Amino acid sequence: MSILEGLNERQYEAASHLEGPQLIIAGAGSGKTRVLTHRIAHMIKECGIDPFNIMAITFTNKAAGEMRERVDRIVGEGCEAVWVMTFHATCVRILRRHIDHIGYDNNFTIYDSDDSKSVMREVFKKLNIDTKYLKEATVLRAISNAKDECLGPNEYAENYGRQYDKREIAQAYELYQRTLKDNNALDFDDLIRLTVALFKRCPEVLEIYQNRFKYIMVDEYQDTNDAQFELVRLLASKNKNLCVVGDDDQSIYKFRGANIKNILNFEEHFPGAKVVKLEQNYRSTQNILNAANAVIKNNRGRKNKELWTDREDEELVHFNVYPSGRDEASEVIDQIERMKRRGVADFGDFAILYRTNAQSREFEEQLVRRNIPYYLVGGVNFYSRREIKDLLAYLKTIDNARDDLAVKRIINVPKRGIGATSIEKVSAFAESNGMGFFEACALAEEVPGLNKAAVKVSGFVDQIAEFRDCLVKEGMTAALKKIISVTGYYEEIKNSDEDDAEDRLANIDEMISTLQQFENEHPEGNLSQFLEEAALVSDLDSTDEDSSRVLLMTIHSAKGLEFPIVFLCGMEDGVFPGYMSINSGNDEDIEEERRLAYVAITRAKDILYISAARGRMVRGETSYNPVSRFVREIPEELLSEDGDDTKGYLDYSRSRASEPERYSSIPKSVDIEKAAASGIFKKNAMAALSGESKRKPVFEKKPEAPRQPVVLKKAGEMKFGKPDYEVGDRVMHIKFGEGTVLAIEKAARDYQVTVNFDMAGQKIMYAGFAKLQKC
DNA sequence: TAGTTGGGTTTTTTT
DNA sequence: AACCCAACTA
Repeated sequence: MSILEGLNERQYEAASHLEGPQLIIAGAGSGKTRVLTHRIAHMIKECGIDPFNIMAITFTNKAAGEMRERVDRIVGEGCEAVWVMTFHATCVRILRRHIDHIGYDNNFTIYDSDDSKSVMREVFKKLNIDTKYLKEATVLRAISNAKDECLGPNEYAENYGRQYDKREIAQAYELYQRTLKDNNALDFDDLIRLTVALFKRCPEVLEIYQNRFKYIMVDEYQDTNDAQFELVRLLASKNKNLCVVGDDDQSIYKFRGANIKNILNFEEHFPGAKVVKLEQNYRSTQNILNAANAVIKNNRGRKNKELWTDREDEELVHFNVYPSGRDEASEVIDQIERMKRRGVADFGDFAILYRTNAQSREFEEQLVRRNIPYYLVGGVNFYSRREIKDLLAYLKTIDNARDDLAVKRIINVPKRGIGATSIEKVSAFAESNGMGFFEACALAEEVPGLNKAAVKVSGFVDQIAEFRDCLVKEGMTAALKKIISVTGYYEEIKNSDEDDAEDRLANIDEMISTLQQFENEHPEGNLSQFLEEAALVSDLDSTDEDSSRVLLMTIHSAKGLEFPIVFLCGMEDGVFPGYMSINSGNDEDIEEERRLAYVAITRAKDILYISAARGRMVRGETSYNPVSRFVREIPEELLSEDGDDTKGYLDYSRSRASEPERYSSIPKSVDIEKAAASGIFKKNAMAALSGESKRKPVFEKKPEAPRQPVVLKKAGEMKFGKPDYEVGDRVMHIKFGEGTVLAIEKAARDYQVTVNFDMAGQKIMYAGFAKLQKC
């Protein structure tokens, strides 16, 4: 058994067990990809299993690519037939063959979230929904959640349609879905949901895949949602050779539908499952692991697990508190520069992690100022940038003009003098004649009321024809170049005064080379294939993470990665855990954040720096928050402080947190005089306000500070008066019904009211917003 | 039709 | 603070 030789005992156990359901609980850094790839290689090379019968499903293209590459390397020839793909790519592949069984056309298009939003905007218009009352994003989120649970419009209406504000959502869902259907389009969630629907409605199709995929593996199983679970369950239900790998402690995607119960209840879903735990960590020092273990053990809903390592290196976890977010950023970068200068590490060894994208700014500013190379992960994906989406829309239109959305996107880009009213007229004409939008454009002369605009529309149609001609005669890249030059797209950006014009031009060049590369690699390929690939790929394979740059990213995007030196920043209650999760009053939300903290800590291989700021600008207001509870959960003997009074502040945060108290979403306001009088603010806040805060901690000894997080704001801006009810009163809410007022607290611009509703439970709301009626 | 201004909102991300 | 959207004005 040579392939499995290098594995440790547990890993070996997991990789060699092939028949029947298996759950591999793989702690952070425990070598799960290694187990998966070696398991596949072992099956093919040593057990004579046909690669044709194996399937491995991942969440990201990156993970799929990595796994494919590693399997290729171990197995060599003969493993091409293995399906190693993302959930979405797998489903597209299946649907392209069989979706006609459930009434779609096999050459459906895939809408990304941008497209979905445009559709929803139209839906809102048609249904006359006031965006002040209900937002597109809210409805889209609701629909996405419904789809994650495999609920179609009808089921949704049945389940929720009678609830107060769900009726409109149900209607919007219905129309949204019909619009997609009319455009022969699927959104990302449909890809999964409709594959499940297909399998359920056509057992003969399901059987094809059950017979083919006798061995199924799923990576990052803790991230699966209900629809994905159902998909996997159906596929595996015949042969039952399902091997899932995951870590319940790293489940951090609840907000996008991941259901942690899928992994927690695996043994009930698949009776007789073998469970293997991988707890040996090959990444971090024991101190870092101890810190991670100490934090995560505060979660209740989890499989017990403790990471350990052979490593001896015993540097403590650094923890520092700085006066402001800006100080935090500059100190962190100082530290990076120092270590680089001393030759301890290269820029590429550092990663700066934070909870929210907004926190990247201060770090970026510092890095730019000091000329340190960095790479900011996140932001806008390549294929969702405006200029790229425009060009893709052109390509879609010349490929087949069936995607109305794409045509509408570019009909006036660059400006051709075709405005919203003209588009509306063409649209109405198309609808009443049962034709596509582009077909209607071609008949511009016959569209009533277009008048002068008809010439412009025809001009656009002619241009598209010209591009099509070029596509046929000279190929895809040539056509793209022609689009860019003939429409004057390049010039328009160049002459614009936007300050990211240069970036956008560079993106266009990048797009040209991407298409050129595709053409080189797929001489037989066509535009449709390229567009499909683009639809399922969010970003270009990032240029191999240029190994000499400091990396900046959210903790979410750091999942699955590791770095020699990690700075975990913004560790304050209200920031991380975020105020949303603190306020929801739902323990599960805090547990999710705690898992996020666990992910963050376990990214560090050698050195971990944790930091917090006493005060920080959040959405234009300075808020003062205590040190994150997650830091307080780390035993002090694991921490070392570099600054003067970090420990004092930590103790102080601890003492303050020992009283049961809730932090408000917008920290409570205090008038500036009172704040100044209470000591902490005097120096701290004044310094922060004047932008001259010193990097040394402000207090020498035990600080005296307000009992609660506090925001400094321009004094005297109370928007709403005190409500007419008091603690203990019975009140009525339009949605939640009757309840008892538990607390009323003064907040930044309003009063914050905690109410225990008879039906809906405890909620926190703003008095001015909730309009509670005393009863 | 197109550019400007003001008001309201604000986690996390993949496909 | 920054961004997006809608309404307003030239």
